[in-house]
Amino acid sequence: MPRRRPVSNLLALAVLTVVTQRPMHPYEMASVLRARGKDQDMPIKWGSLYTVVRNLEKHGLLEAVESGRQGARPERTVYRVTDAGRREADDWTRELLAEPRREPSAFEAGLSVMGGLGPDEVASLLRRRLELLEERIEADRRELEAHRAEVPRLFLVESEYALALLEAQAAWVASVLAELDGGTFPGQEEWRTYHQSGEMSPDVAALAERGRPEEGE
Amino acid sequence: MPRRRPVSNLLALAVLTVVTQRPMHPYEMASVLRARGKDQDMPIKWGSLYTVVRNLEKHGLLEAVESGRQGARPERTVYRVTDAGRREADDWTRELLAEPRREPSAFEAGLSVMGGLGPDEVASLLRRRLELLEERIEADRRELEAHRAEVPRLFLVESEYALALLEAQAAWVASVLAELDGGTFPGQEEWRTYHQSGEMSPDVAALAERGRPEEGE
DNA sequence: CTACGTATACTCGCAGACGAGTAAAGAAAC
DNA sequence: GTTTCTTTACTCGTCTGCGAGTATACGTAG
Repeated sequence: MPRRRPVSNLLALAVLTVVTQRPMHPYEMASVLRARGKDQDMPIKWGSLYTVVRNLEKHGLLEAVESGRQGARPERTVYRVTDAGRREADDWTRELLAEPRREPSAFEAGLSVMGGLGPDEVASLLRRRLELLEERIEADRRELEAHRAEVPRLFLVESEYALALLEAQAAWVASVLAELDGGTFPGQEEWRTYHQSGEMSPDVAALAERGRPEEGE
Repeated sequence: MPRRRPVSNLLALAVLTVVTQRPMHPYEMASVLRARGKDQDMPIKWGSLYTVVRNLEKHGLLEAVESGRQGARPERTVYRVTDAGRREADDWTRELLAEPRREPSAFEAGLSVMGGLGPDEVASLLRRRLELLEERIEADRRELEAHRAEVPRLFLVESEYALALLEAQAAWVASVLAELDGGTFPGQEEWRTYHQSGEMSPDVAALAERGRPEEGE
């Protein structure tokens, strides 16, 4: 069970891991994280950085070590990770690795409401998606190969995973697209009919209603 | 480019599509959406429902039609979708289907910080994940087959996609796990060494630093 | 008929997210 | 040497997310 984290924003985990290597002030954390491309691996919004750091401090996961100005520089606070902070980071990492979580993507949301459009339009949208996916896969693959020479595998694993999932997505989209194009998608004609005659008819809606009844959750 | 939505919460899209079928009051929207299992396809928090509906109304995507009490019931407001609302929903759906978006999962975040743990612990965490994934895949597959008889394909497509991605994830985890177990993961020994001797050494950190340099974005 | 559970239908308040803005210092151009 | 640009380093205010709480009606077991 995903225990409530004192600071739930994933940016906090990134901060903890980076500040574990050496004490830093917030802006430096941001630079290092950006240099490592961590903002590709997590949904990081830099506007949240200072809030997150402050909350980490409030919960005793970070502590300020050297606050004050050097030369004429604006004041800045250097933070160090505490023992509790290190424990939190490790525990959080364990949870993220071991426990699969259902996190529906935006695409899934799109699929679940695609009935509102007609089958032909959906096909053309998916075709577009497939093109874009293939471009990105190609680019990512190149980039990954380029890095493989210089960077230890350990730091490429997330990119490999992301790439594998993109490929799976592309394969799936291609397969549905083939059904739509070939006219072998079950119920495709009814779908088209109902869509052309104004919005979804109530009886079809009623079918959807029973989409997912009681789950043994 | 993902245009700014007047109400960006995906719950708003769900509300728009459901209220397109017939006017409803908010609690009914929730019931219908829940009955259709839409909360599985999107990250829906019911606490946000009334806020979202209010915002949709504010932006002219919904309008109140019948407010007032029936019998001794508490007052409730029935909403109808406007033309703008219908357009917004269609446009949003198109965007979600056609434009792939990078949305890093929590697992990706976990992978990107797994260096903080040792290779042996990571292996055992991944083993655990794989077990859980396989259970869930089995359960989802069963459920999907059960529904296939009663429910049109159109309404199962998101579940099929989710299942396909789970399978891809399981396959990937299994492959990395095999490398770790077989000791063929490149750099595994260095990783172990560095991890045992306290935290990551600066030179390894420096390597990570160059993880993802300038991207031609 | 009355007590209690359960479904209905919301309200509220606070924490957090994050875009946009700010301001100083150093580099660079002229 | 002064204008301008970029980088460093944050602050602020708003909006929204959402968990927890509330209140009423309806069913039903005793």
